[in-house]
Formats: sequence, structure tokens, C-alpha cells
Amino acid sequence: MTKDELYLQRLQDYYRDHRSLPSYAKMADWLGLASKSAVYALVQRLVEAGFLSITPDRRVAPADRFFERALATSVVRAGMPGLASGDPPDSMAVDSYLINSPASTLLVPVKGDSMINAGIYDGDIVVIDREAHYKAGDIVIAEIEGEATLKTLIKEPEGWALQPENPDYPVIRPMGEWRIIGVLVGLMRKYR
Amino acid sequence: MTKDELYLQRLQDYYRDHRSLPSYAKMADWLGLASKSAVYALVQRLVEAGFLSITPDRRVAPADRFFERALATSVVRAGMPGLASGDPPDSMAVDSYLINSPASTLLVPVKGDSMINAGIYDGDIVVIDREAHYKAGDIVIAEIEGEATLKTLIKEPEGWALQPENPDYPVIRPMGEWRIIGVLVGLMRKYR
DNA sequence: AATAATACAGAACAAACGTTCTAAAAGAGA
DNA sequence: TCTCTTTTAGAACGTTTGTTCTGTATTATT
Repeated sequence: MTKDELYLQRLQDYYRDHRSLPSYAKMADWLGLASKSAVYALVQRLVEAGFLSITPDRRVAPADRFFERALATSVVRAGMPGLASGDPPDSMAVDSYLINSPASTLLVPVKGDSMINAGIYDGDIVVIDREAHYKAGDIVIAEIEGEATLKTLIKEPEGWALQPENPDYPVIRPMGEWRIIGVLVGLMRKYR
Repeated sequence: MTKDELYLQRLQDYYRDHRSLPSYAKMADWLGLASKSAVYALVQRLVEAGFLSITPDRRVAPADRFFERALATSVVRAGMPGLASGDPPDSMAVDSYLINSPASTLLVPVKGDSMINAGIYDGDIVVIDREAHYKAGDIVIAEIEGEATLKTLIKEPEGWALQPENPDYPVIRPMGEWRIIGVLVGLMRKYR
């Protein structure tokens, strides 16, 4: 393990605790360095490598690779290098993985098994983006006469229709008032 | 929607883009306020409410409630997260929903369709608890001769076995070295 | 052991920082 | 309407910031 990797780990620890990275001076303290310029050079190296980024007001922020430890990526194929280490995943990685646009995101618990063939089960929580554009084939949440329902949006000669992913349920061809609340962008499930 | 909720949304948007929160002066610009002191007061309110926190070097950082997302309890009445703390839960944080004990949690991408009848698809990310107790019927990640695999743990007269949830795959009855890495406790999926 | 490259220390400086104060503006409740 | 409370503006301050520079220590390669 190189020295920079060690420094990075220390920064990741700090970030886990405070959800923010400190100033160059405080980084020096935290990392055991005596000068800001050493930290400055270190940060530049880590930015170059894709672990950190500099915000518009010149603060140090995590970049994409900063969170890559969170996923044990090559788990199936290789002899799982990531599994042995005791690194806890940054919980924020979960949030940023599922949520793209916080302000327009809605979490909706799923009721029923009408989408079971799409792998969406009763009790799952679906992540809905209310402002995403939708097209035929997307799974959407629609409100039909006061009732909300999760279905696949399809286009028929007569117009839009809502198709369950379960042969026991009929295709819905809305007659009266209806609207699309949002588009399915993610899903989460809890097992115990 | 109160004004503070709107400000909070703007800050959440900024944080989504930069993974960091700006200085008071830059916040004022970003929020359309003309004075730092207004932002200073705003931040104090949001800290009080549990959405923000102040780091040891006096920077503004997100706190737990910053990551709460709107939860549609009665889907139709789709609202925004409220600032009041006494309200019924109309929002939740996805990370604390999926991850109970970060230190023993692993996030593992799923490869293949051997668990498709359990609603676990290729590309899903499963949440694994390495320290949870397991019993027959649990879905577990096991390491068999260097390979990691996600299967349902079953008990047969001859001992433990690993059952795929897909008729195309055979039940695995491990002969040599093998161990259970952890138990499936959650799942997440991304649609676009 | 000698050499080249990299990492670190320390000092310096203008700009930006967080914080506090007073006063005006906006909003809420009656 | 009037009154009370909250939010915003603006100016002011000592402190800390990011950045650059020069020189020394450390590390790696030969």
C-alpha cells in the first residue's frame, strides 16, 4: 500500500464521519503532515487519479472513485479481493446510487403482485422520478380515478395503455381522468 | 411548502452536483439571498431541524435528515418532505432503510440469473450482512472453491445445500472447502 | 554509493472565510 | 388594521483560506 492510498483512506474515514472534507490545514493535522503545501500536492495527485474533485468555490470534495470501495465489484469472477477487507460501505453510496434528482424523487411502497414478472414484489419500495420523461416500455406510476398503480406504459393504436407484468391481471385502458405521476427509476427491497 | 424547504431543496441539488456544500457567501448567491447573515440564520435553523451539521472546522455538511426522501404513504397524496419533526413519517432515508449495521455490510452486484424466481436479477445490487445468523430458507452468499455465489440455503438429510431459484440451474451440494460469507438482507435495482 | 525524482516543510500574501451586530423588511395572528 | 415575530440586508472584524515559492528531506533507481 502506497502512502497516498493510506492518506486517501484517512480522508475516507473523515468523510464517513463528517460527510465533508476539511481544509488543507486541517487535513495536514489529520494526516500527520506539517505543511499545507504537502497536502496541496497530495490533493492534486488524488484529483488527477479521480478520487477527489475541487468544487467551484475551491473546496475539496469526493469524486467518483472516492466511493468505489463501497462495491465489492469483482465478487463473482475473481477470488473476491474486496470481500476480505473490513471496509464498511459508505452509506451515502446507496443513496447516490438510487437517487439522481432528490427534489423530484418519490418513494412508493408497492402493494400487490401485478408486476411480479418484472421482479417487483409486494412490499418493495420503488423509486419514482416525477420529472423524468417517459416513453412506451417504461414502468410508471399512474393515477387513475384517485387510485395509484404501477404498470408498464405501452402504446396501442387507440392510445396509451397500462400493462401489468402478471398474466392474471388485465391491461388497463384508462377511460376517464388519469395522469402519470412519475417514472420508475429504482427499487429497493428488505429481506429481514 | 415553506421557504426553508425550498432552500433545503436547492442545497440538496447543489450537494448532488458537487458532493459538498459551499460557503455562506456562495450559498447566498445560489439561494438568491443578498446577505451572508440570512444564510447563517438559515443554516442554524436547518441544523436545529437535523438536516445540516457543522464540521469541526466550521463548514456546513449534510446531516442525517438531509438524505431523507419523500415517502408516499397513500400514494395519491404525493407530498414533499415536511420540516416539522412531529409529523407522521412522510419521508425516509434509503441508506438507513437498507443498511442496519454498516460495519458488517457488503454491497455486491449480482451476476447471472440463477435467482431470477426470487426476483433477483442480473445487475441488481444485494445488501449482505456478514454477521447475521442464517438458517435454512435464507438467501446467502457462499464461497465455494474461490467462487462466490448467491443461493438459497437449504437443509438436506446429508447436510447443507445451495439451491438456485431457477429451474435451469442445479442444486449445489458443496464437497470441498466452502463457507457462507453473509446473508442477504436487502436489494436495490436501478432502472435507467 | 551516487543520482534523479518525488514528497515535505516553512514562510508569505491577498482573498475569502465564519461570525456578530444593528436595522430594515416581510410575514403571521388577532 | 395593528402588533409581534421572524427573516433579510448590510457593514464590520479578526481568522483562516487556497495558492505560490524556495529549499530541504525522503524515496526510488541505477
